[in-house]
Amino acid sequence: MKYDFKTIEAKWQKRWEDEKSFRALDDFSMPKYYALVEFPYPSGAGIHVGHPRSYTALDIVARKRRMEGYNVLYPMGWDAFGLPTENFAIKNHVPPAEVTKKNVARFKSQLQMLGLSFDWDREINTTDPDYFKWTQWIFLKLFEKGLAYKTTMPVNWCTSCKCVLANEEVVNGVCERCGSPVIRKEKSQWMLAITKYAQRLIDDLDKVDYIDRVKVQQKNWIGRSTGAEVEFETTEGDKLLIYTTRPDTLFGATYMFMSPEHPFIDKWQGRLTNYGDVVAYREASSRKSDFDRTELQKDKTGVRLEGVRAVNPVNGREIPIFVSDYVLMGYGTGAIMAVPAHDTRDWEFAKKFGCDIIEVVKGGEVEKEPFTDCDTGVMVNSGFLDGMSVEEAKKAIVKWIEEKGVGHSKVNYKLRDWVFSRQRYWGEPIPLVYCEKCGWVPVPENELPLKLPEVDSYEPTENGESPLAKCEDWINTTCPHCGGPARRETDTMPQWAGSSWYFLRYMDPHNDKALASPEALKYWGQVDWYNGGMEHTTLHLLYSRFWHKFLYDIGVVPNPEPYAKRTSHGMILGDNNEKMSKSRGNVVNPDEIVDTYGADTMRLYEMFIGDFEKSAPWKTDSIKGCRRFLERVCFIRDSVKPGKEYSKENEAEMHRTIKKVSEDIENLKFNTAIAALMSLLNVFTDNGVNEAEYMTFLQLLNPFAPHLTEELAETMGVTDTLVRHPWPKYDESKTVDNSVNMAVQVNGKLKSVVVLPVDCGEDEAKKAAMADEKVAAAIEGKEVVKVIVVRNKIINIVVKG
RNA sequence: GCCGGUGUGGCGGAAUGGCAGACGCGCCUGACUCAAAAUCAGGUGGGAAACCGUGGGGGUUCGAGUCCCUUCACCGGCACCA
Repeated sequence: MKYDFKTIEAKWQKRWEDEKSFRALDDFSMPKYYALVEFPYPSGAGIHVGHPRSYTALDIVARKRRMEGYNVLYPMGWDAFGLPTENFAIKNHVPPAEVTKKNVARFKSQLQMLGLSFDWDREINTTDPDYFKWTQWIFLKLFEKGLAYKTTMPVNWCTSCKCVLANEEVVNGVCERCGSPVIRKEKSQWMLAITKYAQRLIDDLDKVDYIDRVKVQQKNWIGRSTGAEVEFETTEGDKLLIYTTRPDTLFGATYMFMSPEHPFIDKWQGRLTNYGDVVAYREASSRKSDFDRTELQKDKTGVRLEGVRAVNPVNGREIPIFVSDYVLMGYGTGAIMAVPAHDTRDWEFAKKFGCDIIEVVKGGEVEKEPFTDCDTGVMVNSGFLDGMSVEEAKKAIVKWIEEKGVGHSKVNYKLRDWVFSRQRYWGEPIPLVYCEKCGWVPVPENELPLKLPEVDSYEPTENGESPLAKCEDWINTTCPHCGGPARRETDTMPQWAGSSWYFLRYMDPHNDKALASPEALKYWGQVDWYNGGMEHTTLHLLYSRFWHKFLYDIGVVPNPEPYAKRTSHGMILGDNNEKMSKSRGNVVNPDEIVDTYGADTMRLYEMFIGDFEKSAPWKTDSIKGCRRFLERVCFIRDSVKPGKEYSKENEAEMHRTIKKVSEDIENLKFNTAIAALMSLLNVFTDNGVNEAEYMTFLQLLNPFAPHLTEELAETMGVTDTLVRHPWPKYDESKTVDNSVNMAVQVNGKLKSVVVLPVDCGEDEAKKAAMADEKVAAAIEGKEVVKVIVVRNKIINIVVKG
């Protein structure tokens, strides 16, 4: 049969659509399976060959699960709020909603051309008011529970987007999206208290099956550390609270640091003889961007406070206090003790400013260099701690400070609360109004969704306000509480809002009473398998776990964790091994690939390109191999022989391949699953193939190349689709042949191969090995010390002399 | 600096401690063709061979790409986090 992929693909895509083959059923008595891929941001550029890697992988899983009898939910939607659309709208003077509509249509047709088995009846769009009504509803719940609050603080400000950024959106001091420098700016912002969930976000990683690197990255990001807070008296009488992870080294603290923003500095203004210097230093450091701060990390700067000193609580020693901008006001208490003997930064600073260095853990030469790798050392110069191990000293000192009332043990996290407002138009309006009398008041639930007003200009304002700030008609409203005049919040939510709960909406996408019905939430439960990019690990993935835990706490969802299993795919690179980008000129257009080779070939190549979890360069030349394979699958159709059972010569290979393909799909080894199918086809070419074998082969290949296999199955007399035909089964006992090639080694080096009956005895194997010509030559004149026989694998003859 | 990961033919990549290089690309030879492409058949780590080969050096083992130590290179995450 000739392979006319265009006709075949159009025919089956239409049939699947007409028959709604991939619809998730509302039959809650069936076993369910929820497979999920990250929904895309519909950009103007259309899809990229990277998108189908993830989509095809879980499409294969979803298709296999349907054949295994599950009610499968495999949905798709659009994460459509965001800056690129807004920027396009500004530049071309078109409403963002229109741009979004166009981009979505393009994306959808591109995904449909790949034959992905999404349930399009459940398509969602985060910019749809019927959708973001519920995003706003969740925000109001967060507000109601005190987890959304407005505060003025220094925030990350992207100089190009003219917008604040969350910590997670700042990468190496620049904007994650546009690469422009990020500066600190004092602004009043809505915040979400994700830090309240820090410990649970760490602990519950034990309850889920995520690939390790995801767990590690999330733990790194949350950054839990344990230590103690300790109060140091000062000569001013104020108690200076510090945080340390090494309370055991308290006797070695010979000076202290405060952050330039520490409130005590102004409080001590009258006593500081060099107050002017200190203020000048503070101003200089506030002008530094985050990028500058990290760039300058080698050269520690600081100013000594003249006129106030601190007292080390363990020994009453008076020690100097410095101000330095490497101490962050936002972490710990904004003040630290310096133990120069055992910390590199403190040591360098002590040398520069002439502070004392006192060794408190034995083992290094602290005058020459800091001794930091000292977890296994013994305490010295530390009064009652002397002679203890570091571990013992930590416990003893914490007990001591707690008894004395000068401190307590303390856990800290690097995770910051989530800056949740954006000075942008194309996002969900924050549904709150400000009333002079009542303060911040939520928009009543029955007034949701709070829609975006139509405006003439989407430009952000120079003074850092949202474009909505210009919409006086929209802003001015009445207070839902007292009925007096009030003004709406003009900032919008960040891009990450809509994606923080979208997987719940798929469960019941048209519900207008709730974000989803309790029955649907209970039935679909957790996402069984979620695949997506590593770049979302500390953004979307973390945020959505947080929202989900909150929804669990208020009784909306029945599970504390949204995703039971998380995997991640590698990036597809250009054929020069660099990231695909327009400027590098190495972008591959999926439309052209599908047009030239067909969707099935495209899908197959996406999966065959390499290890799914690693990045791989796209080689358009290599696609031919996948195309040829499908042509040969077609070609061999005409020589299929009758036969309702597997033939003797192919039986073992059939069972082995079913096993291999079944297992490889579960383990993200799509490349080797395809290789196994290619090998089986090679066996068919050599041995011939019968109906039973060919049908099993089509069934196994179907999740990878659904259009062609449907077409060929039809020629075999199948009248329905393969979508719910049972997945082939294998019999472990039939995966072995009755004879086996055993390698024969002499002293671990391969000399020959002998053919023996499967499971043959040791003596027989030894005899056969010794009888082999090449083996005999290799051991001639030597003493055989012993012979190791590994059943069905190898015979190793150990000789001496 | 701390924490992960990866190094295998010309290329993408396979190998529960047991025949290294499956499968595919590319390449070579042959068939078909006036010829080329496509297709089909065969071959393809290096070496004439003995043998040598999984970044380098040690080790454990009858046997190491795989385990341990050490070292180099590249990639990723975190990072004045006290």
